Amino acid sequence: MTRVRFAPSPTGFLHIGGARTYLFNWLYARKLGGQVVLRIDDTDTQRSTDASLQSILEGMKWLEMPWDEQHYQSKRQQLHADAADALLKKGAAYRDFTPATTDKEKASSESKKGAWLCNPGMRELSTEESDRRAAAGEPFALRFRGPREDNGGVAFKDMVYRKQFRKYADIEDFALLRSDGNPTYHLASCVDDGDLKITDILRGQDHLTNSFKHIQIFEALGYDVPKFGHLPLLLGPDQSKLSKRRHGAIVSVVNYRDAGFLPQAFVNYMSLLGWSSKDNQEVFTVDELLERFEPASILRTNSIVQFDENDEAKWAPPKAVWLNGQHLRSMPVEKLMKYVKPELEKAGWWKDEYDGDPAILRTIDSIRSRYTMLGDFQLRAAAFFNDDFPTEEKAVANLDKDNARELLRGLADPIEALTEFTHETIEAALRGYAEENGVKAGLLINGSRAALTGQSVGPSAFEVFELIGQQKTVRRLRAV
RNA sequence: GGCGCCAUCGUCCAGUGGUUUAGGACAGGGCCCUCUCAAGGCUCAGACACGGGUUCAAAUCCCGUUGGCGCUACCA
Repeated sequence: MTRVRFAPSPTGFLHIGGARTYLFNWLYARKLGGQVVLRIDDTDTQRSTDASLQSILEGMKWLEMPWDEQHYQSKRQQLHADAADALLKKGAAYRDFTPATTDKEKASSESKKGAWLCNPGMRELSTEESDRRAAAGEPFALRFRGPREDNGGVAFKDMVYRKQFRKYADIEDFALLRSDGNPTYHLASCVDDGDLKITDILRGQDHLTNSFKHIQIFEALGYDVPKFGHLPLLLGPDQSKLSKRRHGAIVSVVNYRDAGFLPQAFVNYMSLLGWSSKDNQEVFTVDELLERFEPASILRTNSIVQFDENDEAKWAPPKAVWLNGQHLRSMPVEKLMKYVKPELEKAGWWKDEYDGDPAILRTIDSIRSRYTMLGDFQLRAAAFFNDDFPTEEKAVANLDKDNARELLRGLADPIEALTEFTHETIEAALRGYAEENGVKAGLLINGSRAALTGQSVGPSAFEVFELIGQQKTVRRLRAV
């Protein structure tokens, strides 16, 4: 049974990079009929916050790609401690009593001199001395004892990056336990992956070099080594790895939700970053994605998410916006209502009887043809749900053109006289009336759109008449 | 510094030795459609980082250079 996991750490919100990793994991597992595990990697108690956790859960929920199990790493600490113990007893790990270097500058300048492998003297400490110093309460970090006499290395086949190899001489004695006794990411992650029977690990390419260490841990602990697949990184427009710190809230998944993206459009956009269908198709429903997704065609090149931090109105990646329009217009309208309803509620226009009302569905179906974001439903649809709606400048201009107002008031009569109120009868009535008065139909068409919706743009005017209804249409024409 | 990954239009992708005057999508320009605006259709502009090989033939294979990215923490 294929089991994958997504293991975010709650040290910030869920960003596009993480969401894309989750998407690929999800597609991969679902395609194989496997299971998806969500594990919150909260071992870094210093930096983990509840707000981050909520943001992650919220973002994940919005994506509509459900997971099967949820775990918290902080609740599995006994497991990690036992594993550390076992490794120490086996001799696969040793205590390092060197005080921690908190000075980042120093650490990085030291590593600039060459490859750092271990702190001098520590790996050779006798068991007796090590035990004695530990018993005396001296703080220590537990380090993995990498093979040093062996000039071989660790090899694995990456699903994306193919054959990978790293010499033991290039793998340092990484820490398993911090001096405060907490497990590091490496230890906790591997122990949990092993214990949770994770079979396939798809994660960011920034972990590629970690995988060599992890394989060593899996093997030392006697777990089956999972299959690895590393995904190319998502970069910001500045070409640096997408991160909460550098790029801020703009890369947060909930930011896209709040901007009026449809989850399936957002998912579609993410799927196109580092993967593509062989036939160049770009617009996919989630089902189609599930059908077409092929781990073998995951790219190895990093891709840039084209957002614009300097443009408050148009910050979102243009292609994501375009995709949203595509999904907004092509999704079954009944399904779309799930997302439109909250918009109408926020605007204060929603009524309970709207639920399943075919007239409402028709209205939404019509007006969505001009919308791209969900927010458009509350920003631009007032006239369809309320008698009180603003009239924009360009619409006023249409009404003020020639003697449009007067003519529109007169148009109310033939409209009112219609016994059948359809696109065809309305059009005939309007065009006939225009001819009678010796004006171009366009004057009345644009004028009535302005009168009925307060807007100069939108669906076909005759369709608007129908949607608004005969009574209201007459009323609005007379009030112009 | 060391180790590794990557390198096709502004961006996202196609392309796995000849079918390529390098294809599609987004964004941009133009035209058409048209009652407006979208959508849609057509169209223009726009790229194989560089240098060496290998080969009858290279965007495609090899080497080097350059560039970008990542890792190099008792962060994940």
